[in-house]
Amino acid sequence: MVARPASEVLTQAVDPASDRPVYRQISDHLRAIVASGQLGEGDQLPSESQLSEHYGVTRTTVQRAIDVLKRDGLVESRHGSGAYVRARPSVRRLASDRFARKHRERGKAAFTAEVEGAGSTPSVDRITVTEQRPPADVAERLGLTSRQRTVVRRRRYLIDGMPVELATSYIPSSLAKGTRITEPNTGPGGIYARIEEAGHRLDHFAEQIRARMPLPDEVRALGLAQGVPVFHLVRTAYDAEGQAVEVCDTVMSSDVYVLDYELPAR
Amino acid sequence: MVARPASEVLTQAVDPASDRPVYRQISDHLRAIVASGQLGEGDQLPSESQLSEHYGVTRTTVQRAIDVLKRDGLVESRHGSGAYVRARPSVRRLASDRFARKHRERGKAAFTAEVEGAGSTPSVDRITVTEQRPPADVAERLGLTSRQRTVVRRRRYLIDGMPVELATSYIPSSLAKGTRITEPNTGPGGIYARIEEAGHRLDHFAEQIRARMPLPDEVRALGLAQGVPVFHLVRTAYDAEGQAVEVCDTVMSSDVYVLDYELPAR
DNA sequence: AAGTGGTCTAGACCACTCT
DNA sequence: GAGTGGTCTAGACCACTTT
Repeated sequence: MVARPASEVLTQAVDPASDRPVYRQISDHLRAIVASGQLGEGDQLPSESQLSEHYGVTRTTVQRAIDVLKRDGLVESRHGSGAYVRARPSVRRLASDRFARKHRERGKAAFTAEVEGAGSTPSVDRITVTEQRPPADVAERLGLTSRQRTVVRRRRYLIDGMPVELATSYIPSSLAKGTRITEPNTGPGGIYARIEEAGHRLDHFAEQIRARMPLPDEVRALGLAQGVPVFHLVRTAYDAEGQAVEVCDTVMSSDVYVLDYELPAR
Repeated sequence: MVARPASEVLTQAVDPASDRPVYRQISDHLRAIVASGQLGEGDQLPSESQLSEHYGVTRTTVQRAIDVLKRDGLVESRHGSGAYVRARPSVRRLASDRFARKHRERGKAAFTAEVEGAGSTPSVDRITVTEQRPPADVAERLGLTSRQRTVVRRRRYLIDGMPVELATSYIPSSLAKGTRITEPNTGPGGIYARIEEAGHRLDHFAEQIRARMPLPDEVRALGLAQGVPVFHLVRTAYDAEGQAVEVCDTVMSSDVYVLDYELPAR
């Protein structure tokens, strides 16, 4: 079943006298084996005992070397089975026109329309709707005082059952009250359609992107492998009067997403 | 000098019988101490021996707990000195109009103009200019066959001496030849000014953003701390005829950068 | 049952920093 | 010189997967 026995890729030796620590030499070597294509996505690495014997070091040192590769997202190990070159899931391109009116008018929320278009099955779970005072940075973006309240909508997005994104939207209560924004199901076109029905014609969005390692909660909620950073994207929606009408705070697996933007040279 | 002795923050104990491994319990506890503000940026953690004694585990287990925090970019340790809550450098906002003509016409390259505007000192080093066949993905973006050559310009950007970004530009040789694009110093306004002088009026840019953990080379070149992912941004410049005229591949420390984009709702 | 990785102990020696 | 983290050994026991 395995075309090339994992043990066969081991060729180099380590130099205990080198400045570079032994576990680094081993991780560098394994990394080179992957980079050269001798081991490809999904292939199993030699076992820790094989590596330990080959390099003449203890299993602890081998584990340290493999930890480096896990930390960098190159390898993942399965308890009782082995360590494998991590296979990247197929990526989802997020176009910068994804909130254009032409898409919204089809009556589907942006996520649903896009994912179905790619032949996959979208779903949303863990929907909660509450009303509360927003965090300070959100209040500032919305131009609210710290006393004014917002409708807070949280949800998790999945593609073919795999969680890919956590999102939290904040809409000023004064705007959301009396609309379906306060209900779990916001109706056709999503909250942006409801905001426009409430008399706020959407004009533009500002997106702010950071990348960082996930918090333990995010690792659990998104089922992230080790060594996978997240995008932290905060989008503010503005109406034609220049008034901020929504802030959406999302955390996305960087494994699954590529963000695309188009900029005019003007 | 230290307002609160590091040892004073230790309150919890570990439960060896728990499902959650001891090193996880310790890292969770330390993480909570930081999140609660009991330890702030730059503060020193209790030493490994103090932690080892307090939790009743070996130093190896304590190190494992601290490794988790380093991996997540929360803590960094200094050999011979101690482990500290990592201080984030001030961020640089990258506006989506940074390549607008109005900026270009001031005669300064985008990076220089922006950083000086923020009161810092920009610099560029490790400039190399070569001519070679581009990687397949770049060739595709530029609409070149695999035989056609490009001028390849590499450089590293620094702010106040701190490296922040590695960039590689690919310009079709047919366009670059006979211009200052082939010289290390491209003259006022940078390569985009030279491209326009060569008769290609810039129309728009497409940017594609990924996030991932850095390669060992990138860690060295950017002086990255553990647990800091990078942005990998590929920008393609198009002229008024819709022809791609340049591809710029950049790797940026996610510690230093926030990417800002503005999208019309259309 | 055999093999795999996950966790932990109890040391050792070293390089580096601080004062 | 005392204290700090960095590396490594040589085990042990366990949970999980595979056949």
